[in-house]
Amino acid sequence: MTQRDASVETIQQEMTAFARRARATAARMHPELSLVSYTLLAHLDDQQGCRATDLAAHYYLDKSTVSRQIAALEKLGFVERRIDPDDHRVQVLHPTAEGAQVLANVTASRRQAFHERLADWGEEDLDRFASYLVRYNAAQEKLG
Amino acid sequence: MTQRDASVETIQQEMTAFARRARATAARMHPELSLVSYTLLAHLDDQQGCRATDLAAHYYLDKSTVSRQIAALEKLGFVERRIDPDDHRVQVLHPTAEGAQVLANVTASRRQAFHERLADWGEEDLDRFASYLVRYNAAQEKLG
DNA sequence: ACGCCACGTTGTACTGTACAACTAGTTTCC
DNA sequence: GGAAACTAGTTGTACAGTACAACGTGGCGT
Repeated sequence: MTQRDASVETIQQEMTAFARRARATAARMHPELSLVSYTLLAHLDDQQGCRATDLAAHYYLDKSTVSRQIAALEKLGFVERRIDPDDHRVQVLHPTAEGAQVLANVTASRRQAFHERLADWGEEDLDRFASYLVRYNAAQEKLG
Repeated sequence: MTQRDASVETIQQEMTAFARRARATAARMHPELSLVSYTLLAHLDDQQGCRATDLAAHYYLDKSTVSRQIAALEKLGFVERRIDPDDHRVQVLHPTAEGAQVLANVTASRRQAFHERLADWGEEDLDRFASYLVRYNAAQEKLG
């Protein structure tokens, strides 16, 4: 096995290990907002509102899945729907004030957890790791 | 925001994005063996057999979850149980010949997918990426 | 105006997961 | 030697997340 094969193998194993754990870790840390809900809410916040269809496309989720996730977030009072006056089929989704607040809390706590995990990393390593991940995910997106 | 903060932010986002997609991607690529089953079966293969409890501990899964996953793998004919003659509570789990074969196929195809995704990476970048992932996951393990 | 397309919801089914209660072996310790 | 405590695994139950298919409703093109 070449060095190259060994690296690829490691990357595969480690990415897989990470993926397996991510949900459970997130759930333990933030029982009030699952990883999926968090991601969707964060996207709404980031985009200053968007449609359910956009969320589905962006996250490769079925529209029914998004519909239910949003319904749950609405029930919690974290998201509100604004019917587009120009097209009554469309609902533009926005975080509520409360939703934005919860999101901010979870984001802060996630960020802190990541900072802790990465505390003893040097600047240069962090920077490189970040760019590798971006590159890797971009490639995955392209190849499916 | 410092450079350091920005890097941490990116790492967080990209790891999260990856985690969200991993299961679905795995399911699309390998309908015959889910990500979880694959992982468990691979561990059995790797360890030359182990107990259900060991799998649960290693993957932070409840023993009931492992029990059901193994039951499913057994039903598919991919795993067999051998009662430990010294302790009749214990079942040592092993991949069957067929299980090992399926595992080998999936592993090969996963490996190829990873190789494709990483095809245009240089040796040195691959190596560094791999070691960053190891380091990151090790830190996560330590801190919970 | 009719048919087609886009947006979203609802019915249904399945996977992965945890927790709690249970059964059945094993070890400890008096 | 036997009761209590422990360990391995299974089963009942519940729930989240997900997809697919069928549907309702609203807008658009010819």
